[in-house]
Amino acid sequence: MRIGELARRTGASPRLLRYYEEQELISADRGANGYRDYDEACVDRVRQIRGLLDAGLPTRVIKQILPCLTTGAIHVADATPETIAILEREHARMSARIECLVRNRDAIAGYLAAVRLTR
Amino acid sequence: MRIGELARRTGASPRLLRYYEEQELISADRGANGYRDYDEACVDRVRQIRGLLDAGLPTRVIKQILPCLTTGAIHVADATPETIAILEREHARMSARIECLVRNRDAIAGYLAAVRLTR
DNA sequence: TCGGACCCTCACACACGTGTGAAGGTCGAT
DNA sequence: ATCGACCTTCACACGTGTGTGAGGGTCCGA
Repeated sequence: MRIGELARRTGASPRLLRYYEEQELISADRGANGYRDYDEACVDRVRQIRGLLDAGLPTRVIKQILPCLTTGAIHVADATPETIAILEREHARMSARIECLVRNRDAIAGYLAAVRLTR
Repeated sequence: MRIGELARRTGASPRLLRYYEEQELISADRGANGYRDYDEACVDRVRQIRGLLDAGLPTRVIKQILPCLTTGAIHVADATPETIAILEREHARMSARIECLVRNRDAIAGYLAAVRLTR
C-alpha cells in the first residue's frame, strides 16, 4: 500500500511515516516511480510505534525494542550483552511507568466515582 | 526547604523546579530574601510530576489531574463538567498507555527469558 | 572581610516529535 | 490534454521539556 493509505489506517500523517522511516523504525519498498510501498504488517507496526511514542519512549529506544516484539525467537541469537542490558533497563523503566500510570489512573477513577456520588 | 535540597531529593534540577512552578504544578513560599521555601509535601508531588512527565503526559494535563490526587474529597464539589470530561478522557488515554506498555514490557520479558534459555 | 555555596531572574539554545509549504514528478479520469 | 489527487524531497518552524550561562544578590564560615 502507499503512504496515504497507511496514514489513513494508522492515524499518522505521511510526514510522520517518512520520519519514522528516517529513524529506521519502519521501512518500505520503492515502486518504479519512487513511491513507497508498505506491506500489511506496517499497519500494526506503526500503531505499535505510536503507542510507545505516546507512552513517552523516544524513537531511539523504540528502535531497539521493536525487533524483540515482531520477530519470533529468530533474533535471540544475535543479542549482544549491550542490547540485553538496554532491554533490561527499559523493561524496568516501563514497569515504573506502568506503576505510576496505574496509581494515577486509579486515583482519577476514585475521584470521578466520588464526584458521581455527590450528584 | 530551599530549591537545592528539593532538587537533590527529587532528582529534578533547580531549573526544572522553577519551570514546574511557572507551569503552576507546584508553588512555593518566598523568604524575606526572595528564596523559595518548599514544604515537605513538595517532594512527593515533584516525584509524581516527574513520573507523569516521563509517562508522556504534558504539564497542561498534569496540572489538571494533580488536584484529584493530592486532596481528599475536598475538591469534589468544584468539579465543572469540562473538568470531568477532561478527566474521563485522560483516564481512557492512560488506560490505553498502560495496556500498550504492559504488552510491550511483557514481550521484552519474554524475549529476555528466551535469550537466557539459549545460554 | 573575603570566599564559596547558595539563591534570584532572564535569555539563549538544544532535542525531538510534528506541522507546513515549496517545487516538482506520476497517474488516472474526464 | 488537462486537471486533480497522489507521491517525492527539502527546509523552515513550532511546542515542550531541559540545559547552560550571564549578571547579580544573600549568607555563613574561615
